[in-house]
Amino acid sequence: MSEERRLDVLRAIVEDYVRTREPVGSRILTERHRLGVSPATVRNDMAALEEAGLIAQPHTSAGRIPTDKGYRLFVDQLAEVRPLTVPQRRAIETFLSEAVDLDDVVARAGRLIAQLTGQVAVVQYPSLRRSGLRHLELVPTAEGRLLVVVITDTGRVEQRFLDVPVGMDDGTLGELRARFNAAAAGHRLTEIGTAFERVTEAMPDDHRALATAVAAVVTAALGEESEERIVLAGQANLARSSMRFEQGLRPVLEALEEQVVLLGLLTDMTDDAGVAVSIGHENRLAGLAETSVVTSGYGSSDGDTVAILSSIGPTRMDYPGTIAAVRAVARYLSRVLPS
Amino acid sequence: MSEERRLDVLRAIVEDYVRTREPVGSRILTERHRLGVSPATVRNDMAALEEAGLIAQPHTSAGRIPTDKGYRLFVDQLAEVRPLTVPQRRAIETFLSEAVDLDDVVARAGRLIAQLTGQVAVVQYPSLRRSGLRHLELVPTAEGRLLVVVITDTGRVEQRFLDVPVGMDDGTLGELRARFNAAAAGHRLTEIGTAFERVTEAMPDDHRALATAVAAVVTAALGEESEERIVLAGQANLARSSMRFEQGLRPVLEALEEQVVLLGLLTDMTDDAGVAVSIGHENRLAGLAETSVVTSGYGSSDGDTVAILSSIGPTRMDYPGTIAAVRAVARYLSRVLPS
DNA sequence: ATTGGCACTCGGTTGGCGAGAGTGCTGGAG
DNA sequence: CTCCAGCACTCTCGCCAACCGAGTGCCAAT
Repeated sequence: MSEERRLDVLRAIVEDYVRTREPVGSRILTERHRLGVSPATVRNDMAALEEAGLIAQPHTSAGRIPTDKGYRLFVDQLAEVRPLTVPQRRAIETFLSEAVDLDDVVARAGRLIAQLTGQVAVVQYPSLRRSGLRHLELVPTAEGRLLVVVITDTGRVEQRFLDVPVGMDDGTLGELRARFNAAAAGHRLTEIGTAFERVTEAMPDDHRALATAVAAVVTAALGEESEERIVLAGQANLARSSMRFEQGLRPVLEALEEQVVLLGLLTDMTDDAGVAVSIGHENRLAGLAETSVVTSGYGSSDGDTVAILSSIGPTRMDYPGTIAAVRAVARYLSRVLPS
Repeated sequence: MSEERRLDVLRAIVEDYVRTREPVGSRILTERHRLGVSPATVRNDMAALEEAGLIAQPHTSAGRIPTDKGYRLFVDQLAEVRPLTVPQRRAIETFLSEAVDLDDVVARAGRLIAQLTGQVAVVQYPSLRRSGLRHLELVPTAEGRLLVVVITDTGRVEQRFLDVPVGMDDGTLGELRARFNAAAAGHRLTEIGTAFERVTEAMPDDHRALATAVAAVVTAALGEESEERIVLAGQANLARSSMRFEQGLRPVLEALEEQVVLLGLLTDMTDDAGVAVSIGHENRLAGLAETSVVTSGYGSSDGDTVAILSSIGPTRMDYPGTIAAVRAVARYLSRVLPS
């Protein structure tokens, strides 16, 4: 009983099941793949694969379907990379390069992934951590309300409201703005805290409270907790006939709405190099137990990962195709993005 | 056959069907509502209501369910306003006031609507039209790439990429920024175009092209087509058992992804005063034929509508509750928002 | 105008049956 | 030792018939 033929059988099962979405039996298998052996032999191999926990049968008289473990082995050892077609690559390139701003880039990347994979796309906004501060703007809005706008040199913009004492005049504001901007010029985000401290200390007493508040808001806005913005696309794909989940759509949709937790999951599974795949129960989120997640980091062309993008679909997904799509979009995205 | 009792019957049918999600027959109706008449009489009324196209029966031996027209009459004449409870109002208030920036306000409003109504929420970002320009920032990113950031005095921030000739030095950029900002100071958006023209004309020849490009980008960014941003929330509610659509979720999810079209629909149905309801086939979008949309404008406290928020659910929805929730959130939102 | 009674319709459920697919096992051939 | 043909067994699925119950429409009586 040759080991490699057993793996051929597993590969055949995965491919057929992904395509037809029906449990695959020994007869069909020998008909559709040139395995060179009879159904009976395949049955023996199947028994061994089932023993090893790689496949299972839904009911006694049905064919086999891969388990999570089976998919894992398929992805790690059996799947052959299938690069995108030239038209596909070109479509990615032009579609991304037509974006008018950062929001649009992220949105377009999501739509691309969703359309290429026929699944749900999740795209994280580029992270702030490594950025420098480009400009700080203070805008009075309602009375007693101040809008603080932070522009980083990666092109990301954060805004925060701040409650301030009423009766604050424009002159004070202008001075504050000028001082902060001067202090921050050319500094990395990590150094801004101390630079701002010096500014607040130098302020006259009656404005120091305001200055401290602004400084606090800015550093908070650039801190970790604001790196949570993600965008979803292609949720309609969940309702396609090809995506019937045992438990229904609910747990999946709920998991997708828990953006903070979802982002945590994606962050944890993304390693620095290339595309990562998390299959079925490997996902920490119970709601994603019937799905697989394919993620890749993206970022500046020098390989730094500043954010994540991923595709989520049923465990029975086209892994090679999805991996290729995610990788390709991540690459072009890294190129288009302001470094 | 009294006319008003017939309407009582219609109201009872709507309320029962919304609650139980099952066609309601004459017997049940007399048991659960004190109509003071026998099932047989109710049957006569039902026949008349069906004749009028207000109710229908799915199959011959089933109870009646309201038609779109029936819901319409219910909403217009029969529904009693049911104000939110005090705890609910308080929850809205505190939850909205905890928002840290504009994004957060919009996101929180969406989550509120979704949670209060148990349906899908759509919230449009405040429109730019009536804003003034507060500050213009030019940020070089990659070589040959310029980021243009526009901050309006309503607290909204728009960003655009711009391809520029390489080898452009920081000094030019700084000068350009200063001139544009000076030109725009205190002007409404409609006047900025001409103000910018004067700036570009005054520029030395070798920088005029750049200046023109920047001016074009800014005016375009503030133009109509960029008012399209909306945020969805509570899509997981679509998968709840209480939302079974005949046609499945697909058309609904697809309609929600067509954000441009969706926003057009919402804009068209929102009139200046209060909450508007569009029921079933009244919706232009075919995908929303089985849903009803409840929208309200919101904006500054002086009554101007700067954006829209709405709740989308099955035609069989709790209209009074949904209307109350949408109205309440719109009101608090108008109060919290920078004017 | 209202109501009780009654015959009728029809969808949903149940149970039984047969067909088909797929398996595991066994014994024999290479 | 590997492979394979055959066979008995199991289980799902689709089909059909029968039944049940809910609800209706109509009619005659009040």
